[in-house]
Amino acid sequence: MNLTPRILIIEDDPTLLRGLGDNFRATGFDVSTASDGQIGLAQALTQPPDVLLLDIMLPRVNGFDLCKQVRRAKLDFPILMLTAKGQEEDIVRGLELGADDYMTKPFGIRELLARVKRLLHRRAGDHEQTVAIGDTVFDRGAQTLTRSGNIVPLTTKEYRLLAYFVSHPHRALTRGSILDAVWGRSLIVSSRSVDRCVATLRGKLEPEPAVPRFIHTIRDVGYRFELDL
Amino acid sequence: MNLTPRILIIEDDPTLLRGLGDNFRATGFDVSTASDGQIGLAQALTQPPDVLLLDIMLPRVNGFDLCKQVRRAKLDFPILMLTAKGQEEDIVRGLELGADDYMTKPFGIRELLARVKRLLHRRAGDHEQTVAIGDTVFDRGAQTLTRSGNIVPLTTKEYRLLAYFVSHPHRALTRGSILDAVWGRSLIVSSRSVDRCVATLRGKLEPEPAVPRFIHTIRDVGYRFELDL
DNA sequence: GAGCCAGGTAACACAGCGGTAACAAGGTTT
DNA sequence: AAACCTTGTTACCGCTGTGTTACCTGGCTC
Repeated sequence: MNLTPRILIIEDDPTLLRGLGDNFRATGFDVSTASDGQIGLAQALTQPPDVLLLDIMLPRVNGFDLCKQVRRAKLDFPILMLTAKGQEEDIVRGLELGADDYMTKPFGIRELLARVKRLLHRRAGDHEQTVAIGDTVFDRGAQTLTRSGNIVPLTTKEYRLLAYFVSHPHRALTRGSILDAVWGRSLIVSSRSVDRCVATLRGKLEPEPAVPRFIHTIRDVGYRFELDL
Repeated sequence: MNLTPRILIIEDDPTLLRGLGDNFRATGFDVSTASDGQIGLAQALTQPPDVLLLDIMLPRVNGFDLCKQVRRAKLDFPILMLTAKGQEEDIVRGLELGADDYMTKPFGIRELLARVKRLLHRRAGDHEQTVAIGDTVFDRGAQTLTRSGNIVPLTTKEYRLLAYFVSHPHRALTRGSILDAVWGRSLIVSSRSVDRCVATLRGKLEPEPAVPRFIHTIRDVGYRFELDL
């Protein structure tokens, strides 16, 4: 991770925006802000931050559209959405459009900071040859999993799926984005195939596949991969 | 690898020869040169270098014959051939005669240096004369496998294939990279030939070829060599 | 509590990968 | 010249990886 991660905060309530900015600056972030969807979108596209904090209710361009546009531009920094209380369908919709996590207002600043930092933990082992997942080792070069000495080979699909998970930890990953990343957009494959592949991968990775520790499912959306525990 | 690798350059154009020599010397090579095929051959045989840079068009003994003689003398330092532009059949012929790589004139000195270093790196782990694979011993010098007393000779291709496996254990090796390393960058060989050679090698190496212990196949990708078990 | 729906998963189907034997083409040895 | 060795190619076929379908389960809504 960079020494000073860049965060872009798009929020139209000036009081909240100031408070958030101060807090993140104090924590060592390089903070950019926007109080308007259109300006915020331009900033996000031209100077992609390391993480984006995004309100949904915004003037001119709302958070959903902004999110969609960012993802369409193939930018994959993590996005944390701020939703009003009780708008559960907003959460699902936001995650579907490419957000990675959410917080419902009102929220505690400490928890928000924790979540943002967790999202930044991504890419930990992106170029490492080998990644530790619990007590098993994922070896990219060998295309295998190793737990307590014995080697479990991964099929190509399982390998690519896990590689995608590993490079996007702690994030909500939709079936669509998984299909894009692992299967490639070219082939028309049912999204149930993702579930199928996740099942076999769980069988090899999870100590207790019925109670997943690493690959969590998010109903109506997709999956989330957690590393440390 | 040696601290100062020795390179022998055989090239009849004096300007080019001087330029090459200067460049390799500046990069830390111990450089010998010859501008004549017969003299060059004598040098290559009596003082084998770590790598040979070889022009094809040469007085008295041409590059092809020189290459052939070197290999017939069981010398296996890497040979990089310099061919005139557009002589595709020269390339094929050279690789068949035992060259490892080629460059077509005119070429960039940087790329040439990179390729020579790659060739040297290939031989990097080849210093141990003998390697234990399970309960069989791979003897590089004798080019044999020995298990429980009886000696099995390896053909040249099998030898180079196993040498490549041994120096890249626990890694997923694609057919492409295997072709590069073992066959040279010959474009005329089908990747199925790799499978064929793996099969014969398994027959000699694996105690039970049907259930490979050392050479594992990775579907859609290639092979993975495991040493200890 | 009944009904609904998303996801786990077992069963099945099949394309195509890879093992393997047979063949071909040089090259080398006797 | 003939026999042999090495090595690349081809063809056949079994098997595995993968996608789909179907059924089941568990949690949610009303």
